[in-house]
Amino acid sequence: METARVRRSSEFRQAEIVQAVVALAAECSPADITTARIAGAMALTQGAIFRHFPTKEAIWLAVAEWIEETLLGAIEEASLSSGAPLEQLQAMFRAHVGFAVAYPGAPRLIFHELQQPGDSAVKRRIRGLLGSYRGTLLQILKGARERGVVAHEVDVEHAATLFIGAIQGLVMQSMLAGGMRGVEESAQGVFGVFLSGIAGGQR
Amino acid sequence: METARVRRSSEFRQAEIVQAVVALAAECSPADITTARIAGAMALTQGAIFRHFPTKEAIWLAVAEWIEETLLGAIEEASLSSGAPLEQLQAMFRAHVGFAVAYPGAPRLIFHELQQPGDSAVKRRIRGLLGSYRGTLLQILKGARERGVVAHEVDVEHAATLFIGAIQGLVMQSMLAGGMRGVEESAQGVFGVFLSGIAGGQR
DNA sequence: CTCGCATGTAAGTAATTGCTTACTATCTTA
DNA sequence: TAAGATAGTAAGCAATTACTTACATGCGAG
Repeated sequence: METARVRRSSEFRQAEIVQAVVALAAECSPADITTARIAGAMALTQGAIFRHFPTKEAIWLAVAEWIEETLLGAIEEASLSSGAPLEQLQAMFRAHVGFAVAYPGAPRLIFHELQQPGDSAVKRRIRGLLGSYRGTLLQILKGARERGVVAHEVDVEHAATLFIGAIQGLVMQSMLAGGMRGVEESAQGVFGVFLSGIAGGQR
Repeated sequence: METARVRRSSEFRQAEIVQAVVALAAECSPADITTARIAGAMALTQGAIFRHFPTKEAIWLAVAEWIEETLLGAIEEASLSSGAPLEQLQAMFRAHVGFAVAYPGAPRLIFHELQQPGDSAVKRRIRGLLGSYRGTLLQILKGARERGVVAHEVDVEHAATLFIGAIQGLVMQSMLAGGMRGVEESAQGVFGVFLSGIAGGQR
């Protein structure tokens, strides 16, 4: 009982494919995402996928671009929500964790691409993403240190690594628990510990 | 020009296979490790692999066991090197990072297994590993809090998550950089930031 | 109204996967 | 020294991979 065949524009299908990949990555390893599974997830045949992307690599690249736009967009929006550096950091942290909770496949995709050997276009894109992420992080941290709300002896590079690691730790914890339940609450506490690690001011 | 055929005990080959997997994981994604590549890495034919392991799953399990023994062994040894909780934590941190530097494939294997769906014997083993890791971490943190060297308002669960995340962040940074160069130095600094985040005492 | 093209399907392709098979070489030991 | 066990090889298995091809069809422009 095949369902009625639906015709959509290629642009529409491209976006749909990207979303399907992100959704599938939430439940299985990116390495196990085949074009057949993608097609199955959107009620298409496997061959139809190649009407909208020339190659599977192109799909991964489109996914990477979507992650870049969405995550960096959320981060930037969060950083603009306040003028106080520490509040900016907290908003960014919250936004990043919120993104990971909303799209649990995204961090997996990033990690999966990074550990691929060699240099692909996808990997370069992901590196660029993380580079500009780290860049805004460093900028805020440096500004905070100049204002004295972050202790001047803190190495901002190390602080940025710990900031990113804190989120990684939360993601890992959620993979252990088998779900994203309670992650946002833990995030609050973990960020608190991080914050008192870099705080200067009243000491 | 095939090299002279070498005969080794099955026990010897099993250990060799585990080491080959760990070494291969340092250079490529665990998903790309095939039995043929394993065999190639140790100058054997692919079929010979199955003389020493009944199935590929059994290989992954043996690898997980090796990681558990080696990592937990190093961690325990480090934690016994001192009686002072904060020094214990630092020794554990150093030992863990050292392990990741010596065997860069190990964290990838752990992450790869964790994001596999369902419940396999391998995944259960990895969960057990991380569980007892976190257990000793919590024990030390609680002891430190009772002695007052860790601020009493610190949530030890969150602190443990941040501790593990800090290492994850360092691993991620090294994957970005494309190598493990300089990680141990960064580790020192990152741990310093973490430490001042949980430190109580002289405030 | 109709015709061309974009979007779909179904059935291929070669390559690669984990694993098995039939057979051979080496070592131990009675 | 003959026999059995162990560890190796090469070839081939069915299943799965990304990707291609041949053919069907519905929508919009002329």
